[in-house]
Amino acid sequence: MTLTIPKSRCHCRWRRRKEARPEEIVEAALALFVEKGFSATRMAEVAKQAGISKGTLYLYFDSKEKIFHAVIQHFITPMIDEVETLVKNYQGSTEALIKQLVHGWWGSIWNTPLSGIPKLVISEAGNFPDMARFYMENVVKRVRSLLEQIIQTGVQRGEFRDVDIPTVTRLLMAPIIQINIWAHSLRPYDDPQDGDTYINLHIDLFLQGLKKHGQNT
Amino acid sequence: MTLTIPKSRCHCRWRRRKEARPEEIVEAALALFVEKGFSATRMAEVAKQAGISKGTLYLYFDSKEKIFHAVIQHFITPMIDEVETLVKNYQGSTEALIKQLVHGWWGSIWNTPLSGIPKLVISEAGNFPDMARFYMENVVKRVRSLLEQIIQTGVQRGEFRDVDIPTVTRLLMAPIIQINIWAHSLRPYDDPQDGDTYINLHIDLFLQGLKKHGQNT
DNA sequence: AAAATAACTGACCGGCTGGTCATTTAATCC
DNA sequence: GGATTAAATGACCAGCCGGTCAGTTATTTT
Repeated sequence: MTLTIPKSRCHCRWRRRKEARPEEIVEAALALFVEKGFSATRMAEVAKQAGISKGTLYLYFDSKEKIFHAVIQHFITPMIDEVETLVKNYQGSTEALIKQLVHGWWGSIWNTPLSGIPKLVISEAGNFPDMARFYMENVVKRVRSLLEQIIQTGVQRGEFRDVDIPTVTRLLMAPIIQINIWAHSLRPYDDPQDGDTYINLHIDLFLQGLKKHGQNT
Repeated sequence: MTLTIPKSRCHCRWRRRKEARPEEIVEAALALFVEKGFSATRMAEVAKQAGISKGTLYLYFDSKEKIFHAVIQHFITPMIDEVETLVKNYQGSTEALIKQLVHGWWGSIWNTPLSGIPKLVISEAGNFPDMARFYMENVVKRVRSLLEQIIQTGVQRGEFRDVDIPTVTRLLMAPIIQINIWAHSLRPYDDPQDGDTYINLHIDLFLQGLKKHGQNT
């Protein structure tokens, strides 16, 4: 009957695609985890979204939690690697670097499912300590360390006031994390609010508060 | 054998205490919801913590979700009522009012289970829309409205720069909410950080950034 | 082309948990 | 102090879900 069916229009019920599966699974999981949260996401749904059966899921990942772990690792780690090299090679004022970093990060996260990860991690941290530890070590502390170095430099150069570096770093990050968390939790019930306005005013206020008095750029 | 047993040392297996139950249940639920999250908290645990059986729980609340709702209503609403009257009667500089409000709120939330409520609400908002709406209307918007009025006044008096009021209000709240969320999610895996230092620096930076240039108090 | 391999499937299972209700027991009434 | 009321109990149930595995099918090997 059917001779020489092209592979792309195969009538098979399914095809073997060992290499492509893990990434497809991880992408499906991210979308669903962000949409419904970790606990509320059913493995059957992840399978369906990834275009496979539930059994196949377990050929590639031992458990739901392992998928969660893989999601973080797959999407976040490469981004941070990238930012680290950017900072290493940067030439210019501290203020400009902070602006560039925040805007760059913002541009590649906001309006993507990745913006849902902070809320996801925070919501599930209590029930999945391994995941929390991994995120803390591989995301939070690396980002924080970068920002601390930058602000430290700014203080040494006399651009900034001599404040407590770890604390001020957290204060730089807090509103940025916060709006992402908000976007994936209470925003549907809130008045609309423009993200760019928020971020720009945050950087403005933050730098204005941090810079030495009377200094303008 | 045992005649005239004092009520306080009654040998009964249990006692009828219709009036006291709801509050005890709501308090037990708050503690557990904050510790483990809503989904991960078992009704049997809530009952045990409240010193009753699971069946009794359902004499006082129709469902788990209703308890959640009652928790918010019971603990948060009275606090906001209080703050509203405080603000209404306030005489003094805008800056001092903001400081007093933040510190007051901080003092009565931080180091209590109430600090866990924001994380709780955010985590469960997606799965419990009614709860999210209730929290938004009865907590977030009321608090925000108060702060907007205050900052508005500061701008009109010439104390503050002429910034976008709704946005700057969110920026005032964000780090405060954020540290509470953090405390109940990733803090166990993070380096220790003093809350007072954080809040004080936030207010300092925020007001410094918001005040008109060259103005000192 | 048939035998061997391994990717894939989906019905099934065990354990768990929100919610129920027939029964028990404290408190009240007469 | 016996009858009545209603607060409280806890064994039980229905249904859901993460995870399994015996069997199926696409692909490769010989």
